[in-house]
Amino acid sequence: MADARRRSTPTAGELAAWREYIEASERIRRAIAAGLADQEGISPGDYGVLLALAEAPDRRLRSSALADAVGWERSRLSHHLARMERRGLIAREECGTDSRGADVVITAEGLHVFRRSSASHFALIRDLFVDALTPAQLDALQEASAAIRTHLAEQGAPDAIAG
Amino acid sequence: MADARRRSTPTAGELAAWREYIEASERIRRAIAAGLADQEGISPGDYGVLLALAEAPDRRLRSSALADAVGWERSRLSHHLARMERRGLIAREECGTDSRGADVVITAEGLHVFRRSSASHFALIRDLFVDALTPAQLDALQEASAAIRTHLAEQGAPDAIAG
DNA sequence: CCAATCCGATTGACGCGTCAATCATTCCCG
DNA sequence: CGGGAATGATTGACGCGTCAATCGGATTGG
Repeated sequence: MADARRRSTPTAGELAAWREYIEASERIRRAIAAGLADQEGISPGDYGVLLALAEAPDRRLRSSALADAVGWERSRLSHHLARMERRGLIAREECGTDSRGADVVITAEGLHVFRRSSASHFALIRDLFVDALTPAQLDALQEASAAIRTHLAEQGAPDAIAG
Repeated sequence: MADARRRSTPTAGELAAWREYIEASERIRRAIAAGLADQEGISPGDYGVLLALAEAPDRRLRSSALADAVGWERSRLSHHLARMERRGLIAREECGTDSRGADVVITAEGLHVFRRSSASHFALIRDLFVDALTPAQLDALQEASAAIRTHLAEQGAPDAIAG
């Protein structure tokens, strides 16, 4: 891959940091998801889609624009939209200019759910994430996360730049 | 707790930190999983199970002990073991002392896969995670992650203490 | 000894995510 | 025009994760 040949394996400390990091991130992800499911009956993915649509001009987006907005692969979005459509949160409508794909629109119900959910969403982030950290830790976390994303975009997947 | 402002919604900066954090963690998780799948044909979950079994006395564990070791729910482990058994990585054997459940053992094939995978696993962690960060960032990340875990254990799920 | 119960573990249903394959429409070149 | 290739999007298969229900052996109280 890179220039280097075989380099050293991570130290015990580095491995411990990795484990702590990945463990914490999965736990908080699950906790937020569980809280959102419990309080509002939606998943973080649902929330992201509703947010993107609610903020879009005319509250409608082409599938691919929506995929870019939430940073997902097409097929993932397609599956997710199918589930959300089944629940009445979004709908697909013919698009005048190019009938290869449909516009995705948020329903009245979807908009209602989105507005109701925002408070829960914010409260969960505050209670489980922000309140867990000092301001300095929060900054450090953001900085390190940005470094990881940049590094992944350079090293790993060129498409991972998202947004 | 006395601070009333703590009840307000997260600030824009706090939200941005959250988004950066969760985005980075999901991306790196996927990248590691993809690399491991690509190079060794296993998932991080497979690796964790194989590791726990390889390190266990006699290379065997009761299901519940294994669940504790990897920090998973029972049913998740049960499903995962079914898939791993199908692939010949582990096997279930009768347990002498209590035949309600079986011992989980690692097969020769599983042990082989585990040993082969370790190098890839370490290299991926080094390339995608450790190399992305300065030593100070790594430390800060570990510390913040630990704070999140502690906080979740206190606030969220009392059972989340895991391992 | 036998029922009630507890406990270890599995199962089924269903949502979620990825990959590869597929459709349908539009674009483009002859 | 007509017949590909490119593009927008969906589908199917399958692994993964959670919840609720269940199963069967172990315990225990009468």
